[in-house]
Amino acid sequence: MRRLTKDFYARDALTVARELIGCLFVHRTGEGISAVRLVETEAYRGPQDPGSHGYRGMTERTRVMFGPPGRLYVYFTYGMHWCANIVCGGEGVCEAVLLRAGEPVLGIDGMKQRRGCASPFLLAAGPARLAQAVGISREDNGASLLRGGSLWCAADEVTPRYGSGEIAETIRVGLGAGRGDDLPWRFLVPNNRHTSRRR
DNA sequence: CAGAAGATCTGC
DNA sequence: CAGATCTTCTGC
Repeated sequence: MRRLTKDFYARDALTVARELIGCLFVHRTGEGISAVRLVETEAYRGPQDPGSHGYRGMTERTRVMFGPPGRLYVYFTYGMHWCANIVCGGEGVCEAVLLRAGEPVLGIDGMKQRRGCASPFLLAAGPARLAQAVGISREDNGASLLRGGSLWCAADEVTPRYGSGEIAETIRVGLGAGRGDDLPWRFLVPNNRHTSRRR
């Protein structure tokens, strides 16, 4: 298992979002290690993206997204949910990848506990579910995914099986009209049961 | 300073 | 399908 480095994240969010599919997202806490295999991501691209929180420039909330790549941008929404993004691009560039869904791999008992839910297909199928499953919230905003931290992404021998030209690209979820809702910046593993918005 | 919308999820 | 629930931003 190979921890992804700063060079990986220091590219545009579209590339990173695509290449994160099949990678592991890992969080080590006092309770143990939790990990999901990412099966769905979305790219958000700052000033060129009306759907991005950073579209109108830096604010207190979006400060982390304008900083160096390889950090976590965590935001709160709908009065009760936390969602996790990975900051991409160069320093000063507002780009990020929203972690939308994953397949539980490690620490599944802890995920069930945190989520208050038993079905493996509802543990991390959605950005707020994923964040809750791996124990991400306010205090993780700005945390580094780079060497030494307790939070990271990794590639392993299984990762390539999720990519290799079979990744689907669709429009993003949950954006209002005119807010970049027509851009194909969502990446997912087709027919994977752990993605969000299945039907 | 007030109002509205929000990168969502759950239960009815 | 509507309610939960509160932060952030915008406009007045």
